[in-house]
Amino acid sequence: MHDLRMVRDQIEELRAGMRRRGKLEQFAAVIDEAEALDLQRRASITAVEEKKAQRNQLTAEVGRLKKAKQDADAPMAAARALGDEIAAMEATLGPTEARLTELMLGIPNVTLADVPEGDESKNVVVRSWGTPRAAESVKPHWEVGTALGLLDLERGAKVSGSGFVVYRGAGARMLRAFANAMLDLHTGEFGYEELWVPTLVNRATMTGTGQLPKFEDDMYGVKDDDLFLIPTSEVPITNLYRDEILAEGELPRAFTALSACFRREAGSAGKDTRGVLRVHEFHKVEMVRYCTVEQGEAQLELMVGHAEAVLQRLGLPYRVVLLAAGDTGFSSAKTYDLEVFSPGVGKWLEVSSCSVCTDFQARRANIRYRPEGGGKPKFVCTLNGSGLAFPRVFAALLEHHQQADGSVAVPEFLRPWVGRDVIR
RNA sequence: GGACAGGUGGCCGAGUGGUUGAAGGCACCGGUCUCGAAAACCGGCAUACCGGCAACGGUAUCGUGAGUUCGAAUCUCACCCUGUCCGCCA
Repeated sequence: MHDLRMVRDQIEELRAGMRRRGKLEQFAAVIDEAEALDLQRRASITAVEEKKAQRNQLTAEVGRLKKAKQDADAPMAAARALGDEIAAMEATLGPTEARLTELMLGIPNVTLADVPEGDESKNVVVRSWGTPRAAESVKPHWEVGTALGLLDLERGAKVSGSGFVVYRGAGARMLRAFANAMLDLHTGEFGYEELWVPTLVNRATMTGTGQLPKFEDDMYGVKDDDLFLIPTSEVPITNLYRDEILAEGELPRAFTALSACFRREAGSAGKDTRGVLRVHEFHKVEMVRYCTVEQGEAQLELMVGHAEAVLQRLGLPYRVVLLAAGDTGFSSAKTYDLEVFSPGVGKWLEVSSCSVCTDFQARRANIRYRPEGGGKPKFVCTLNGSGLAFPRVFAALLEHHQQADGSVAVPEFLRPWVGRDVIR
């Protein structure tokens, strides 16, 4: 969520931000309405608070008189009348504030200066690593995976539905290896604190990171309990310190966790649906960082490096893509996607998306820090990134490390947990 | 799921209708003292919003929401959470 002051003092900047996302048309009316409501709200507040101050004086007077055992009927009647006026004024203020909040919660973050304007066609490849393998002679992952008994797509569909996968044997073991290898790397070498978090979270948590109220249809939920299955562990991790004030000395903080992720993928039917490329439930190791807004961009570069390290150790060629404003997520101010080349599909697959959200999420979730040397609390800057998403890494691995006889070489990085050099 | 008990500031902890944003203590910050430190003493120390260039003034906040009242941390109701015991279950 943006600061209301944005609507007040930097409204052109806000409009420009929407324009860069290609969404000015969509949000022009919203911004105008917010601006008007803010004025209206402030006028009402001033008026109501004036009445309240008057009533408080009368009330104090009543107290004094009663204590002195004197007649207090007159101020009591006056206070009662004021109370009715206040109630009437608040009856209109309430809906105004509710509507204003609703509008503000629906406006996406403004991207940083170096984010290209426009839609995804303006995305920029900033660097790449490794050499993509030629597509010839490589079988797609669903063929190799099924042939080697690592994947059971049919039974996944039987048990749960399309978009749900059963991994088995060495395939299941490979996913466990991903978890161990990635978490050990992030905690052991990059200083992340490992967490194990709930996958079912409440409405306030989903609102804190920006999934709600706008994207309720994209999520699985448990209606009876008003709980939601997380689309990423960014959600519980970023909300860990909701409504808290940290010390500046504690920043930056870095967390990593393995979790299941659930996505309806509504509206993306037919896209990348072969094999495990787009599924409703998958696992992922996530990285989340808290820092000051000033540290945000540098922390993003650092975190992208951590995700890249995983790909390098897996020996998978990848490229780093700076997303254009229009392709940048709702809460994000700048996002790098890491894409691995899949020779079987002949496409680059997004295996990580690393974002800096400035204080956008922190303002929603009310996560602050006390500046060194005192002063008013400030909102933290939150970052999140996958490090990495399992299914697509699995797919890329089966294809990229595929050998002529159909077997798959296991990268050194995973061998301690897979327990062998080759899966055949 | 059932029965009790309880939720007050960073922490502990008073407070059961009238200057209580809230005693006291701890922690923390500044100062005095000291060669330095500790101790002692003095002072400071919540957050958000509204108005104001500012100084400052106002409003709200004692789990959350509603209600009673001229007035609620204190009374009523609902919900949430925590603890203990019982039942059930991985």
